[in-house]
Amino acid sequence: MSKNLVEELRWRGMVHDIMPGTEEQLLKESTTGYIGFDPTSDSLHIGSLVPIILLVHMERAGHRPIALVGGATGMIGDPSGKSDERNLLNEEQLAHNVAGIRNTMTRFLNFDASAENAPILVNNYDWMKNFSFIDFAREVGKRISVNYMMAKDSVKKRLTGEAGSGMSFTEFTYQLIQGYDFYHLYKTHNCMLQMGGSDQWGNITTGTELVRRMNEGVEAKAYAMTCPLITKADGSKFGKSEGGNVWLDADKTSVYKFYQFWLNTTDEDAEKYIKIFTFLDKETIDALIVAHAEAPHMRLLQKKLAEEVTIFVHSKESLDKATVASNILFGKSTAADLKGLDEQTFLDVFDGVPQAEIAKDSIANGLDMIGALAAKTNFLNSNGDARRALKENAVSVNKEKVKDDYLITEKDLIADKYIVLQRGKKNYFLLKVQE
RNA sequence: GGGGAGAUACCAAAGCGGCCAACUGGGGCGGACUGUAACUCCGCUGUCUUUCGACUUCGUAGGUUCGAAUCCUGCUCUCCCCA
Repeated sequence: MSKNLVEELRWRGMVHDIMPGTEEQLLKESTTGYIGFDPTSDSLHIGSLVPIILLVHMERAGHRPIALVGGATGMIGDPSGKSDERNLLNEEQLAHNVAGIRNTMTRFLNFDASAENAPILVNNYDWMKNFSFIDFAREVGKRISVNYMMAKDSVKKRLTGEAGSGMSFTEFTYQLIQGYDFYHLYKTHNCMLQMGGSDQWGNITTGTELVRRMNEGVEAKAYAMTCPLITKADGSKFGKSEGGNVWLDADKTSVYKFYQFWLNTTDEDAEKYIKIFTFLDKETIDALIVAHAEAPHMRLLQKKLAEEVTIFVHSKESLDKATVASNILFGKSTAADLKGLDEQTFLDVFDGVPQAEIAKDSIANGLDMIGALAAKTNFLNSNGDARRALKENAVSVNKEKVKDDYLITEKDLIADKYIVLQRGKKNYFLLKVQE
């Protein structure tokens, strides 16, 4: 192998736990490895980005990555890291989610490529759906003891202590089913490695164990590697912004917000994230870190991180639009800049900003600010709130600060129908004038 | 089953007959500063009203009083101690 995958992942801080012999195996020959994705939603959010990137690293290092969508395991529910029993998804919802994830996944891995190590996409529902309970119990269940399964953290936590709320038989079987996936892929694709987040270590080792025991008489090899769960320096949960999850699909999280999410990374986290979430090489990153330390206010790390990840997940064109939007919203833009935009660009910039419609009549004689902010639009909670904001000198119309006696008229219209209101720097509202 | 403590705004927590729309802290929002940051400083944080002021709020339903978050009674809920 020309490239040492483990070494590459190690300097990036992406190796949490690794089974002995894994590195040797990866150096010896092109190896097939897989990661499972949970179809709990119809789209992937940035929490799934790390496993996706792991698969891409595999491919780049000359190994064959398999992305497994958990159509079957999703029907059971992974107890790892959950303190309560989960609700089951119905089949229809699950099929919808599997399709959505498959769709997102193809943006990062080319499953139609013809190369020797081209990525493969599988769904464990395909081989689990016709597996009868009795067959499963005899072929798989017999190989693993309950004692072994009970020793897993994900199970122990639920059985003991105050945090535990018990566990159904359904969730207890989860690790066996995921373990069987590994065996199935070993058998059909000679897959010898499973990767995942560190919370998956227990499930993965059940898999490696199962691969060994299912192959009586033959020396079967299966390896495991996990990456650390992504954390933030301030202890809050990674991957959430005020609006909730940050998704990989532009219609769920606009490219602008996606870009902003990365741009707002703290210095400390940026150093860590740029290694994990970009494919820049060590020299480039080290140089960036040095440059950033010299001039932290330039935020070279955050900018590069945001650019790279946005291009990887979306595209160069999307990134350009996001930076244009960012400059308008945060740069020293003026009413003239706003009015210079064509309608489409304007709408892209203000994508996701709260909107309200008002009749054209109401601005004919000038619309007072309280009406624009609260009485007619509900941007702010109450008239008093609007009055307060005005008193605090916090309100802008089309990027220009206004006083409480300002009247909105037709001359404020952008593209003949929009007015941009702001409270403070970050709270934007879009007023749309209806004919 | 017995005994005790409590329920106040987004959260925590004062107030214990009029000076209470309710001390204070946190959070949130805004302003100054700044790197679209951190830190720091300042302001705001029930509704309506330009101000004055009016109205609705202190678990819930009643009552006492000129006047109640504050006193009394019923109810609901929470916590603690003993069985």
